[in-house]
Amino acid sequence: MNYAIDFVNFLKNISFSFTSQSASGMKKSKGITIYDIAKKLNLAASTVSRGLQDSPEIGKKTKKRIVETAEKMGYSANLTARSLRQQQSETIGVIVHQLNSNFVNSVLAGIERVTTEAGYDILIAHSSESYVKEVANAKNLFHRRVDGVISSLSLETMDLEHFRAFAERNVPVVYFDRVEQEENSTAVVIDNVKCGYVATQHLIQQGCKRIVHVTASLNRNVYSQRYEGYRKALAEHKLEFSDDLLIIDDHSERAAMDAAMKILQMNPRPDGVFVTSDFVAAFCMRTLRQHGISIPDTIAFVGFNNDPICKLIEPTLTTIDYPGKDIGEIAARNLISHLKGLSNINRTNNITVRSDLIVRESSVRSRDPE
Amino acid sequence: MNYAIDFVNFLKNISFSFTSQSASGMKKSKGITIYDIAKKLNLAASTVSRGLQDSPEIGKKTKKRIVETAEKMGYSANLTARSLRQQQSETIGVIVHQLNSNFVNSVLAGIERVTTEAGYDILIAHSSESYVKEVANAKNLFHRRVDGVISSLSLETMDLEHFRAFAERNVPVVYFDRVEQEENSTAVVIDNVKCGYVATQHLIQQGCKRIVHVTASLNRNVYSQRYEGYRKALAEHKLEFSDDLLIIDDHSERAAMDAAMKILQMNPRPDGVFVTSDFVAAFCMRTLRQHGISIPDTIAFVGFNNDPICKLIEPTLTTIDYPGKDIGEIAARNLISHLKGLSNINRTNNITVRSDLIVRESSVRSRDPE
DNA sequence: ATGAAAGCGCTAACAG
DNA sequence: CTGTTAGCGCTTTCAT
Repeated sequence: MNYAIDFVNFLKNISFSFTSQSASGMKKSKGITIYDIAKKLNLAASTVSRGLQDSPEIGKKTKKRIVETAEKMGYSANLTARSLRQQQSETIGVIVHQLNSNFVNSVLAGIERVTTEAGYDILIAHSSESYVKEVANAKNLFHRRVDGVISSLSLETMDLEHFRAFAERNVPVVYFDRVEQEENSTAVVIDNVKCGYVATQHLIQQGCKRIVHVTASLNRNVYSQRYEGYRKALAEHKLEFSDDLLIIDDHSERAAMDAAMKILQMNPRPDGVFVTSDFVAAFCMRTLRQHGISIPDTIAFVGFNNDPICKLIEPTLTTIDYPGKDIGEIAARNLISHLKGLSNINRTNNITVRSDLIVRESSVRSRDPE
Repeated sequence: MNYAIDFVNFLKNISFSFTSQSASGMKKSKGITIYDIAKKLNLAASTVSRGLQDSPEIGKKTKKRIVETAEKMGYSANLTARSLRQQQSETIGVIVHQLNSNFVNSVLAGIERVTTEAGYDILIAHSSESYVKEVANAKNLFHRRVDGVISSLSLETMDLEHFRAFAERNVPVVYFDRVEQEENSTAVVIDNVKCGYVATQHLIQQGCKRIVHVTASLNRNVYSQRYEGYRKALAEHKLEFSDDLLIIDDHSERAAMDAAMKILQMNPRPDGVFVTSDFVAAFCMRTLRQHGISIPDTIAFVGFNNDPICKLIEPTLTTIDYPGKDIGEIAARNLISHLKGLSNINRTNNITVRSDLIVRESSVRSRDPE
């Protein structure tokens, strides 16, 4: 019968009882407002409002009466009204390309840690890799008057037009991971070119001469940059590239199987594969092994993301690790310090976060000594 | 320079240009309201409002002028104001115990499909298995005046007090999967007792005599019910149960390792394990195999959830499958049809969705013929 | 220390 | 078909 509510940030754990009401078939019941409290206490609404916010203008005793009465009456602040009045929502919107990813979840955790501490709520939306949905999400967050936005772009997204409205209203936007290079955008990213380079170089060092690259749309920065690194490593080590070595598809299970079949049919057969997704790498490896390919000895593999599955599959998967939680925290911290006027995000451009190659069984060849 | 916006649901893809503004260091700029449009057109605000909503009361020509001017001026509806006025937000809140799970993501996808179609937005919050965060999330959704709630409970949640406020205001709540049995709650679930029974029975049929159960807190319905099914199967097949066979921990990687070590040290050694999480099963199996245990022949395994990893690990994992997307759709559909007054959720109690045992390598024993 | 009054942007009842 | 008016619940000058 009790419900704790934080109608005042700093008054914690005030609990009170609701008057019970019949709950079936009824219209939404009215709800207690500060006016109800004011009336009961013979005060003005403004006084109640101040009291609830612990304004120093209000006397201790009055304040106490207000808070107690609010409890007793089951008052609950109406954030909608407050947002409208204050012209800000204390909410930041987060648009991600998908939810079902370990990386994205780490980022979300990081964002949440920072925003919660700063007293902001977050509003999560996901585009499921669809541009149309991303645009819809952006509109919606805009209509809801979020104070700031953190976003990673869908696979299909090619421009930032749908974020322009935020800029026009001086609502700050910070991008992470999946970004578009634009002059005035702030982004938290990893060095994808370097990652692609390091992954490929590692395979080369393991003796691979013919390295396939399995990835998703090169329209998306992360993939084009990793591809660039891959090409750079090949070039520097005088290995030939041909278009046959590049397999582009979405990152679905089916795509992984298809890639495996393509690899099987290649002639000459490749001896290394760099995949920009651990999941795809895992499905691909599995299919190849079912066809008698030995990994890493016949074909070595490197994935991307350091998903937990890397340690679960056989052989364990070499991959690129990068810190989702840190990325989320950095993005959120920058956004909030801008909102609080402590710094100006428009002067920051890209923030690059560390990333590491993690070597596991899938790429370490027993034969082929250095 | 163009930004598509849907200030009217049915008028799609109106694009217009914003007047450019200096974006650095400025306060949030004012933003166009219907009054600005009204003034420019020498109309009343109400007329503009109606025009924007395609009200049949407004003349075609006027409507056109309104819409075009709105475009030109860069008008964007203020949902906060609309919500306040209409006393409803056209938003439904979703609280889940975690985001990083295939099951939860399927549910979210299902919810989204239905809500989007019905013109509702969703607001996603997650508790990270923490009761305190779940309470905070509930409060927040309440303060934001969501029209309805869909929730699965955290591992720590033992009561529904924090949802009582919704009931008091006749805001409908539908639970799924992780629920508490309460009189007036509506829930979409699977038959966890049956699942536990079927999983255990399968192991017994494969010749297992000493079956360990690895699970999480039995305070949570899903785990206590699966445990109940497990016990029932043992009892019906005259297999002895002892407390040593029950391993309770969180579903972390560490917990999985610990469980494996416990199993290794058991004497006599068990010959079957039923785990209520595919991930834990996978980590556990991996550890056991590293210690020379052969699966399924020495120890057979059954997991729970039918996560994609089931097919990626070796041996592939036998598990219980249940349809997340359907669960999400059913929950959302019930909620919305209640909101629209088409049905009354208070008369529905539990909706049980199908679930199936999927047999893979981890439990099928070559020897030990029937 | 408290109150009166205005207004955030929108919609809807009522009038014409 | 269009305008007037009021009010959703809250905060915030400006008085007192």
